[in-house]
This record gives sequence, C-alpha cells and structure tokens, in this order.
Amino acid sequence: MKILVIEDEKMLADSIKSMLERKGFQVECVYDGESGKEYAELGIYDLLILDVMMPRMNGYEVARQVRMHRCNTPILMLTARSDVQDRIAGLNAGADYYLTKPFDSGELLASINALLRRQAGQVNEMVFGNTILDLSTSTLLCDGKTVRLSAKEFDVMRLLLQAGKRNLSKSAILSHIWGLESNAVENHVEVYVAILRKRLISIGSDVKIVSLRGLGYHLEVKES
Amino acid sequence: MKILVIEDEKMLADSIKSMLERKGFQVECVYDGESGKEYAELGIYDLLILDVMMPRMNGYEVARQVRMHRCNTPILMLTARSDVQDRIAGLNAGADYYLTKPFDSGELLASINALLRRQAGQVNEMVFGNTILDLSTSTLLCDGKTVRLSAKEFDVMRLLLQAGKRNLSKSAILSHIWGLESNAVENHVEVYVAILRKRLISIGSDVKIVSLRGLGYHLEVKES
DNA sequence: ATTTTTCAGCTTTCCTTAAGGTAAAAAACG
DNA sequence: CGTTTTTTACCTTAAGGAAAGCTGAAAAAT
Repeated sequence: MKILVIEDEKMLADSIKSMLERKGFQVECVYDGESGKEYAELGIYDLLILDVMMPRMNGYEVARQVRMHRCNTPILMLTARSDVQDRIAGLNAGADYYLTKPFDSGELLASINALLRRQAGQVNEMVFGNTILDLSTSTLLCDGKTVRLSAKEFDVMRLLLQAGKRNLSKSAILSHIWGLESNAVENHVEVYVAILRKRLISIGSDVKIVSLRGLGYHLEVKES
Repeated sequence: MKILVIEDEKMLADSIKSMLERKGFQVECVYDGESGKEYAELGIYDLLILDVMMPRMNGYEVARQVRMHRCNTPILMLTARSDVQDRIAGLNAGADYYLTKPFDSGELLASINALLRRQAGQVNEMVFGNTILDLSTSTLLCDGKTVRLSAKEFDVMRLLLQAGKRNLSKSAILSHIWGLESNAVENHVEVYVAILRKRLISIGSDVKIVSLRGLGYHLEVKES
C-alpha cells in the first residue's frame, strides 16, 4: 500500500509518515502542492493525503488537477478549519474524505482504513490484448493460465499497462517505482522487463514488451 | 466482547468505559460522531454505545451512516430527553435500544446484556469449502470433527472467512483485531495463521490460508 | 491452566548486483 | 560508398545478501 503525503509543514508530514510506516504502509512525502500534483499524477499511489493550505498551489487546486488527469486515487484532505464551506469546496474539487486539524493518529488511521476499504470493494484489473493483470492478487491471467508476480514485477507491469501503446522511458519507470532518491540504475528496469517477457510467454500471452533503443518501452499485441 | 463508546462528554465516556471494563468487556472510546462512525464501520465491535447530542455529527446521523455501510452491530443510544419523538427518530436511524440520561450502571449493564443476548440468539455460522465456523461456540467444524478456537484464533478466522478469496493485509488484520493503538506486530498475525493452519489440517478441512508475500492472506479451497 | 505475546532461528522468496553476451548505431577505413 | 571496427544500448543469467514469512518454545498475562 503506497501513500503520498502532500503537506508543507515538514514536521507534520514526517510524523504522519513515520506513524503510517509503523502500521505497514509505504509512505512518501512532498512539501508543496506543485510537486505534489506531479507525484500524484503518476497514478502509483493508493491514497493521497493532501493539506489544503499550501504555498504555490493549494490543496483544492491539486485535487482538481489530479482528477482532471483521470486519476482516481482516493484523496484524504487535511484542513485547519472545520468550516462547512471548506468541506464543500474540497468535495467539489474531488476529495473523498476530510479531516480537521488537529487530529490524532487513531482518527487518521481509521479514516484511511475506511477509504481503502471503500476502494477495495471495486473489482480491479487491467487488460491488454488477451491478457489481464489482476490488481488485487498481482497475478497475470491469460486463457486460464496464471502467474503470480512479485511486488516489483507487479509494479513494472502495472506501469507498462497504464502506458499501453505509449512509450515509457526507463528513467520514468525508475523514478515511479524506485523513487527519485533511490540509487537504482537502469539495469534494474532491464532485468524486470526480461522477467516479465518470460512470464508473458509462459502463459501464452500475445502481449509484447517492445523496446525502442534510447527511448524506452511500450506494449504491442503480437500479430498472428 | 468489544464495545465502542461514542460520547462527547469525555468524563461520562470514560466512566462508562471503566465500569464496563470491570465487567470484563473490552472498551474503546471516541469523542465525536464523525470519528465514531469511522471506528464503528470497521465492523469489529460487538456493540456501539452512542450519544445522540454531539458536535459535528449527531447520533442519528452516525447510526444512519453505519447502517448504510451494511454494518449490523447493535446500537445502544443515549439521549438526554425521554421524548417519544426522539426514540422514533433513533430507531428509524437504526438504533436497537434506548437509554435516557441519567441512567445508573445497573440499568446500562442490563440493557447491554439484553442486546448481546438478542444478537447471540441468531444462529450464526460462516462457511467456506467443506468447513464451518460456528460463531456462537467459536468452533471449527468439518465432517464431524471439531476444534474449539481461542478468542484471538476465532477473531482471525472470522476475519479471514469474511474476506474469503479477497486478500487481507496483515496490517488490516492487526488494526481490526488488536485495535489501532495497540503495539501488536505483524508476527502476531503470523503466529495465529500458523495455529489456524494446523487446526484446519487437524479436522481434515479443505480450506487453505494462502499467503501472498508482501500482500497478506486469503482463503482457497484445496484442489483434489 | 489456558491464552497471548515475545523471541530466536530457520526457510523461502525476492531484490540487487555484476558480468558476459547480443544487437544496433556510429565511426573509421579502404 | 560499402565494409569493418568501435561504441553504445540493451538482454540475459546467476549468485549473494536482504527481507518476509514460518515455527516451536519460553515468558508473560489472564
């Protein structure tokens, strides 16, 4: 479970992060709205925690733009005032839930659980060619055959499916999956692409991961 | 037996809590309707005690939303006035029982017992594969053979059965069974899963607890 | 006395690293 | 201009180490 915290008060952001990490979530923080929007639109998070009051770009604006980008990640908004007007504005902008500062950790956790549960009810899978990626079990399905993917394999596959025919550069894959401050190298991507190619063949999929030298990867459906 | 008290008068809430704890219940308190609703919807409580008059979200609204969430936990409402209109509103919202403030501890206990008894009267069991979990006796049944489960074993088993084929993360199991602010660790879940696996085998069940590395657990029926 | 928690050692799976191989583009050369 | 060499990008594989999960048994709590 990956959560993105967008909050300009660095101390609050970091305390949320460490609290959630103790509960087993994978958490990243960014400290202003604009980069928050960039990260959020990667579509790799299961939940956004978003402060309303921020410099450069406020929370409403972030939510609005993220939604405009056809990104349905649930959004939990943090606001200082418990004003009804605020709530309405936030919900109109695309937020799914509200929490008024100050809140305690239990309250936050309960809200997160509620949001993720609501989300989990939705059957979730991605399709390309004759092949399905089951998001709830990280399994590739094709014509009765199945393969279970490891966490990283799954991340890469999901990203490729999301891009579909559009090209995806290695550095993009790196930053989305390994994060910006990791010291992962492009060979990591190559390794996982190789693994995924084998897995696709093993279940008789007609999906090909095509590489364009110097550009990156994209998906195609095999002819014949 | 887990009870959730939703009551904004902190002193009253805490005195209810300590009184019930002396009687052997496990009690948690929250002090406003909104977070009360979130906690209640976790579905991990056997009873909700709910004040009507509260800031932000009143008791009726909480009850209504909890019910809308397909959560059938019995609700005991506390109200200041003994107005008939009040009672009707509460019952329409989904409450099961009413108590007018002030009440004495004996009255409260009697009401709780009545509610829990009524609940227990319903024959209740869960089924998966060839195996039955009898909710009233915490017993696993399979083809004539039986095992009695301890409280925690039962809680985990019930949660797994509730999820069925859907995946359940360890942190979800932790927060549902050990509560949000406990310092339980994931190994607890592992220990109980190991115990349950043994128990299932001991009665010849065809139910398997499958673990997906990094994701959690789900149930499957053994082939052959 | 039973249940729950803690803990340590063990097994399994996964992630990373690194090295050698292949294919494609660029450069050098005749 | 065509061929060969060099360079660069990409693929594949295997091994070591890290992380996640399992389990039995002792300690603590009830």
